[in-house]
Amino acid sequence: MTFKPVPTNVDFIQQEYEVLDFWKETDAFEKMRQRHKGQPHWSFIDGPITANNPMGVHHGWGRTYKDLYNRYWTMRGRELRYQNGFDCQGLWVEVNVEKELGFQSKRDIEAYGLDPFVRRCKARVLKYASIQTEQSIRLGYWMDWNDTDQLRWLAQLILEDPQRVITVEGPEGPVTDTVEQIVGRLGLPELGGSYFTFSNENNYMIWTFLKKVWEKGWLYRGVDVMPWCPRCATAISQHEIVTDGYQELTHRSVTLLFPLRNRPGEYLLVWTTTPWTLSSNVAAAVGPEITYVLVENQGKKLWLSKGALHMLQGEYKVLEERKGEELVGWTYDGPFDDLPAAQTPGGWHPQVQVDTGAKQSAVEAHRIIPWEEVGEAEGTGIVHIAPGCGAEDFQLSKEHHLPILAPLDEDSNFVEGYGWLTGKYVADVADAIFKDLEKKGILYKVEPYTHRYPTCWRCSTELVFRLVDEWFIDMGPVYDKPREEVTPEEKERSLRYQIMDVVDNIRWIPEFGYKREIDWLMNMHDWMISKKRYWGLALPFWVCDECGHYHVVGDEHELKERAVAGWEGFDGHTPHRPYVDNIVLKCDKCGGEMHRIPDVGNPWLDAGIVSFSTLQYRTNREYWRQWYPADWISESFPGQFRNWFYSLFAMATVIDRSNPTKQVFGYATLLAEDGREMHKSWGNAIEFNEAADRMGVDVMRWLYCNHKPENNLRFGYHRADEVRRRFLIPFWNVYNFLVTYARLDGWTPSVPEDFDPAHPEGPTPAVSNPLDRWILARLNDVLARTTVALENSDSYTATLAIEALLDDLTNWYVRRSRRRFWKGEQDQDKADAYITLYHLLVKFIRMLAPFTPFVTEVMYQNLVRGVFDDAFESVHHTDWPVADESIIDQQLLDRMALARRITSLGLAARSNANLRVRQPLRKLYVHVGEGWADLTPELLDIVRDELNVKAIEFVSDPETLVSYRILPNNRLLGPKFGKLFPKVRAALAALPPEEVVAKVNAGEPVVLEVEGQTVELSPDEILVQTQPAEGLAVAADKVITVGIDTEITPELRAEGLAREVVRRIQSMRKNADFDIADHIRTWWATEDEELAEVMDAWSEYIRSETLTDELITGEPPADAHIERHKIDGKQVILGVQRA
RNA sequence: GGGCCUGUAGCUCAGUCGGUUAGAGCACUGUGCUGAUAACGCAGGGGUCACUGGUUCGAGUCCAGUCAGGCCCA
Repeated sequence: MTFKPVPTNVDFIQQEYEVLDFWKETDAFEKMRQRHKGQPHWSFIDGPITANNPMGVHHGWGRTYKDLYNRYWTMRGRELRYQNGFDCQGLWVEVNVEKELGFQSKRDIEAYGLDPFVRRCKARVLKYASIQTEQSIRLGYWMDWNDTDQLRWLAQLILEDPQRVITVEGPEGPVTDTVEQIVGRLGLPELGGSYFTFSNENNYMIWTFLKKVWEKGWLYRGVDVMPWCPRCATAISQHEIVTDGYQELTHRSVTLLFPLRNRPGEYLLVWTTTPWTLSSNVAAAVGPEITYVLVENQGKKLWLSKGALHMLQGEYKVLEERKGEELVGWTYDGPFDDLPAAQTPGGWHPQVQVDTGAKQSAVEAHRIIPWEEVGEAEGTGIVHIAPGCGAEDFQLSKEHHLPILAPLDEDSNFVEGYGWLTGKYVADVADAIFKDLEKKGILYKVEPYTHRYPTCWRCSTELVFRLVDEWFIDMGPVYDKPREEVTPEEKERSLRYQIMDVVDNIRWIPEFGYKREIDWLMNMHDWMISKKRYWGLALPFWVCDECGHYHVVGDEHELKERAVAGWEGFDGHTPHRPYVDNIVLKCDKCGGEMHRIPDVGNPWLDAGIVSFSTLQYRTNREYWRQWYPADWISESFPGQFRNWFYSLFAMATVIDRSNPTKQVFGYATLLAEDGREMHKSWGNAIEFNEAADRMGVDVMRWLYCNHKPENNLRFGYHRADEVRRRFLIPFWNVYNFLVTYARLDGWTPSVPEDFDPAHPEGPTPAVSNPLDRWILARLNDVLARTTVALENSDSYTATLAIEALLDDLTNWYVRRSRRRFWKGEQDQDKADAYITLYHLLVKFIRMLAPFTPFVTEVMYQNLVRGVFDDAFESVHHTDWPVADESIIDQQLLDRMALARRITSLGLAARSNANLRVRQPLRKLYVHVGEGWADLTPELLDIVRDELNVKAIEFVSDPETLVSYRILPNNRLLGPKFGKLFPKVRAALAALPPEEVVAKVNAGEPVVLEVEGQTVELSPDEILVQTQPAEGLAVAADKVITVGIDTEITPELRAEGLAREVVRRIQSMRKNADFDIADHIRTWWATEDEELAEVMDAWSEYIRSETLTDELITGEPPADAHIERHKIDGKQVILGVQRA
């Protein structure tokens, strides 16, 4: 059996598709998984990807890491779960389904019906789960993927006939259930495949979590003023708004007057960017430490802060100056005191129950209050306070017992009690308000104002701040002292400190992740977990219609037990709206009817629970213990500190007070090649499918791996081209080289009796050629380092080491060994070369397999499976190669490095002297500094051949070659002399270098006079460097100097010409499209005497180099391949023809 | 305003324990080699290591501050 030929023009992308077919046909993933059953576990828990759109290339980045380390640990002999996750519930899916259906608001959804709407959400998730699954498979990501046709089928059935009973094949046999329930059981053990966060198990596990939170006393129903999306008609939590929300927007800000009641004729000057909130003004705040001034301006007396004078229009005169605290308590008339809302005692908030203890109306309450946060950077230094329209305002209302006016309903229209504003949409009232203020004579000015303003992270609608009634998890107090001083009792009361303790047990890669997470936890607000929407976790909170008491249901069993009505309206459905809303419970307190709150849950609950739900915490605790905590999880850092990582840790802390993972591996943000974020509208976005089919996924994967994960990654085709050129093509060429010559020689590896398919290359071959031993040492050295790097999730270091190895392999080993492969005789050295390169490549391929699974599979199929009957079917079934430390000969590595260095300098010297390498030269002089490795005769041969010189001479007294440079050994002498060191240095520099060198070489100390003292320096405290002496044909670095003898004798000149002829004939062979092994006839004709002599004298050499059987003098026949050449100005006609 | 990260060649990035002349790849220029050819080698030009101060015999590296960019939180 021989190797299959390697196509010259390989289509890597086509080849990847062939490999995908091969894996599918041979069920390669499943066989790999079976091989590792029962081995020690390596637990990876996947962070769920939102199944709402096709994958982006940034997902490809994260998934490359996940696949790389999964494959690595698999090869290391671990059993893994290989379960991908899909995030399914929440507003992002709803918004897209609304778009599909052309809906404008929540009312449209209600009219359409919750049941069909929810089913459409499920269908959308199933559709995109199947698309993302196909894309992940294309990436080469080996997971326990679902049958995507089945997912599409379920998506269709859930729309058409959710109650139809179907049977699907699971890992342990067929499962029969309704379509709705099969969908609700996806990812569970009986069905296998990816987990879906809409599964029954995920939802009920969250119920269990929430019940535990409730039992600990950390669940509460709260009132707060929060960002609210008018279109989605829901509050936006802190998790959602912080990054994705803010946009640079221009609004019209207004400056207006509040007439003071106790100081007639004087006004407060107030500024706001949200005019609609003036409708609900209750108070005005000043900074108690800030200085305020009364000015006469435009015929009015105005109060504002001294630092804000610049915003006055026209001339002004300062009349009075007071500190802010002196203004506190002054009363004023508000701008909308004519409205019923402002005149209602206790405030006006018809949609939300809240009690601040205020009995007054807003009109009665208008006064100046102190507030430390007031600044002078913008505005007038006097802040208008509307407790129903701002989060901080709301906090102040609690402190000062101010009444609250909440002007907006769920759709952000003004509620009753607002007179002419009632029924108007919040974004449409600015003009009317300005007019109204003007009419009232209290408008000062209106100006455009640009600021970062929060918008909805899903639909980009500008948010408003609205008084809401939501459910929260209490994060506990922040104690004003270092963490280590927090007592156990205090910790018991504060979830945030408990989470921090959990986070302490996690290894963060990169390390700064730890600090970021702790910072988030210290600043984290209470977690708002409710959302007034339709598609998502049904929060299991049942509230009594009569007394308001509420109960948290912990799972489906408790639900059934406690249900007093409505069970038949729920039975058979997944725990989603609308069916779960049918259930009625009986109130423990008063016996009244309890109904579920309509809210659904925050989607990070869905993702955070997976370390319990997917590991069968409720149903198979033993299994959970085996896989929890995860060894490793990974997501992109930005955002996930407050999202998935946070929810994962918070939920594990509540349920088990343990860390759900041992390590967190994070990476930064993917940018377009131009350094900006990818945006379709900017034309710099790249679709995953397009990238995969244009650059190839092996290239894409290597690009991802060859990057420091904490840095943002610039992604694009130029970089991909570079990776292909620098890495993939050279790698392929080495493989091509081996196969080409092995086929010519009919060489294949012999099959050993103890062939081990897990390590098909076998033990390191016993070879003697230093090149072979060197490259084997390099391979195992890099393998050892790669092993350590991958253990530490450091693919970047691994790829750097591997690329250096590839360079050594292509630019030195193969280059230097080429002749060993094409020489005619079949001797031991040739056999060794084959054995070495074959062994090396197979081991190399297996080391690369987790990085670039496709190209390595192709090579493995040819090199291994095509030869060994007992070989595993796929390279991905083999074990991680073991570095053979015994072959790592450090002295050989050093010597070869020196040989390469000398060669490089020799080439530089030739280049300086303008002497091309084909021209043989007599001698190379080399001087190497003391203590550096010397070269063995074999290595000298290599250098001599590479530099095309007849001899190499080491010079120990290289006056002609170099001059010396004497340097103190700072590392030793710095600490020894301290402040005196600069003078020692100067004294040493003043000595003649030759003298110092002589002493150092003789091992004698150098004596110096420094500031009257005698100082002795031992030879090891002095460094001797060389620099090239004057002259062109010399080159040097710090320890090596080389020089070449530039004299070209007639003999050397003749040999140079012969080599030139050989090169021309070689290129003619190629031009004539001869096979590499074809023997030929060669004709030559020239009128130049010198060249003719060379052709005669060197004919034997020319014939053997060019596989010429007959070297014929005279004009070539017309059917030969003929070229006219000019060699060193000499005309020659050459012809070649297959023999 | 607070926390974290980053700032090194035209571009993308390395730079170990603080040590003498700060590197690579790309791009550019020159040149060489060639059965790796969708290449490759060698050389060259290109640097205020963001800035200021400090510690030290010695700072790209450690410390403090400033500036700029990014992320997170107010």
